[in-house]
Amino acid sequence: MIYSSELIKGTLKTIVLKLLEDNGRMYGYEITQKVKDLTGDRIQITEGALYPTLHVLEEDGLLVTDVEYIGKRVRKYYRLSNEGKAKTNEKVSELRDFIGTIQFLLDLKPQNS
Amino acid sequence: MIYSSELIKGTLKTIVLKLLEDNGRMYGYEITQKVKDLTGDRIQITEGALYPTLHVLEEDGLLVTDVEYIGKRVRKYYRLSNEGKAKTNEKVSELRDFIGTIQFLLDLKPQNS
DNA sequence: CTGCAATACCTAAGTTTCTTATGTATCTTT
DNA sequence: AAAGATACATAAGAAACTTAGGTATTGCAG
Repeated sequence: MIYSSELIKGTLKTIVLKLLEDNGRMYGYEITQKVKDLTGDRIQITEGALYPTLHVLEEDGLLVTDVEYIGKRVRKYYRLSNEGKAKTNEKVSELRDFIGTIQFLLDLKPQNS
Repeated sequence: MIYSSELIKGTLKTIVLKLLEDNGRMYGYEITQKVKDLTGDRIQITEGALYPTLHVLEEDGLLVTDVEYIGKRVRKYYRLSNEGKAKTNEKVSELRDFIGTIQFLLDLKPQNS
């Protein structure tokens, strides 16, 4: 089962930031594969969603890049800036908190009106 | 603290369906207030987001409506159709599952490369 | 040794879905 | 009497995704 894409919306940035926090540095394609692996294929980040997101995070100063060549093939590594590290903590705790709230809503019992 | 709106995206439909499942029938304005109350103001569904969503769910056959008058003021009550009840179960369990996956990602420990 | 799949980057058009702003009207409270 | 709450609704714009491409290199199976 693959989650409907609308669920991923809104969590994509946070997931990317968290992965970079855990792994130090990663390149785009690696991120798509890592998420796929870690979630047993349930979350599949498309490249069309990921690359623009990475570019925005970089523009916002949260990520910095360095390029490496593997043979002739280019690899663009991303890692967190200091600002990005702070933002990651913010976003991760907001998401944790949000999840708690949603679980509360989902666990409510039917009201007998 | 109010959750950034991007987090709500993707969960709005499911939350609305779940509330209707619990409460039998509700009108739009009531839903916005209920969510606000239940979440201690942390999730605020705007009317600009809610009404179009309700209309879409109705068009999709998941909700049925009946109108009541409170004095001269109109109230449009929504409740789940049979199809809507099935869909609600689907969406709720998908969201529960998704939350589990996200929590797993958020709880991963940093990798010492 | 060739062709396909995987690796690796990227962008653009279109769609969905939300935000923001506005409109209308009634009811309640000060 | 005015302001805020209740209650519906829509429309323009923005954001963020999907889908569909494009380019190029590398590895592997037949």
